[in-house]
Amino acid sequence: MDKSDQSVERVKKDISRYIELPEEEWLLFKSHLNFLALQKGEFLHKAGNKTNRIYFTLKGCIRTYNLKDGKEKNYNFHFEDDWYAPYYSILTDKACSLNAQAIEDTELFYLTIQDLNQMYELGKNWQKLGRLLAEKVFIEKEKKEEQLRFNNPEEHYKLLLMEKPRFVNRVQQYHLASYLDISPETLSRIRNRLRNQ
Amino acid sequence: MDKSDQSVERVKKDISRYIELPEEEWLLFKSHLNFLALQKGEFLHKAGNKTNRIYFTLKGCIRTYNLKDGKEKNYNFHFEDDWYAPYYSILTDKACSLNAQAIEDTELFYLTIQDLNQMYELGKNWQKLGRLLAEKVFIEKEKKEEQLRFNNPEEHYKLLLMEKPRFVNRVQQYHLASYLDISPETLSRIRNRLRNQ
DNA sequence: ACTATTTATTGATCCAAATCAATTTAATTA
DNA sequence: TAATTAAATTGATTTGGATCAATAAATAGT
Repeated sequence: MDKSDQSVERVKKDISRYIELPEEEWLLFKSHLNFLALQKGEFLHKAGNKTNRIYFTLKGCIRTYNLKDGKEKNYNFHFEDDWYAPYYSILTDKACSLNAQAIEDTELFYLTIQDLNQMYELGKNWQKLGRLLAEKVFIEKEKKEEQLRFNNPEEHYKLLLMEKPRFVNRVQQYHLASYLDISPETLSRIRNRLRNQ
Repeated sequence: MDKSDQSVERVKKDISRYIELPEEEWLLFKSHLNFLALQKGEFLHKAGNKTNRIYFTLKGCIRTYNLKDGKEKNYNFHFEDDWYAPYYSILTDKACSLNAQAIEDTELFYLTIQDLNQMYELGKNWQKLGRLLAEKVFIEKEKKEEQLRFNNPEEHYKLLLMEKPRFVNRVQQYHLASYLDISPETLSRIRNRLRNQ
């Protein structure tokens, strides 16, 4: 598979959820898209470098994580039809602190922030897209913070089960534990408890 | 004091940091601004209502917090020249989960999201402002999450000391503790430790 | 299908921070 | 400025989850 019509249509459809998309602007956007395939285990990018790409996931799963004192902490997971960008790095123009690794065989499109900025220049529609996407990641983040602060691990896991079934179904337990900021042992015990009740 | 030239100029100056601001657009924006003064202890808004205002702080301090099981958890503090909006509520059009209270005598300007949306319609400059502000709160949030996850309370407090001196200097210790997600006793012990070394 | 390796489970121990309780210090208010 | 209330400190105790350790189950590789 590559930049087939079918794949590109999925991007178009997603963008159309946010803004009106005149055909000629879409064609310009489309021309910026590049295809990328990763095998399970391969890296999209590693911390320490500046990255300037915005990704759209076609299939598979990307895990992002921070590394500190030799320990990994998972930051997020991105599945098919999710956008992903090392936002903080791009916005602040600092080296990226996230590592991004495929934990399934994964296919993506990407464009660069420079290309996106070019789109922003086209007018308020594209600025609006930028605003809406920024607002969306903000909202996600907001939710996660609240859940981290107000719920104990068990409640947090239950919420995840409801709100992000893909996380629970497709991600290994020790990765999930790291995402929830608990040890794998604790997550195992939580699941055990939930099973027996 | 009220909508004096001097106060309004501070808003203009701040917006100009983000976008070019033609005089006639500024005049329109300015006409949307309303003045509000609160005494220490008074509330800007309470959880459970929909709020649609975006605030610019002229002086004083606003504390925002969540309430769960009768316990307060401080979410943020806003001082002079800070923007504040119950972003999540405005963006999702859900009832606000935050309470906002003046913890010093406080003066603010506000405009409604409807007014801001009207500004957005003027063109890409204003959409850009919206985007940049959304990106800014996102970055703030991102930083805080990272600090919460990777640092123990003592390290977290030291970072706050460096990065947000206004928090440490002007906010009561038990409010700060709640913001840092630790008990007041723990914060007191941290400060004690730092004093004796 | 068998082996090696990785991941998940279960139990025992430990520890950082929470909670509980009492006292001192600081801030309000009469 | 004295009296009252609120906030901060300090000590004792408890606890939820981490860490350590050993085993079982699952996955990947041959």
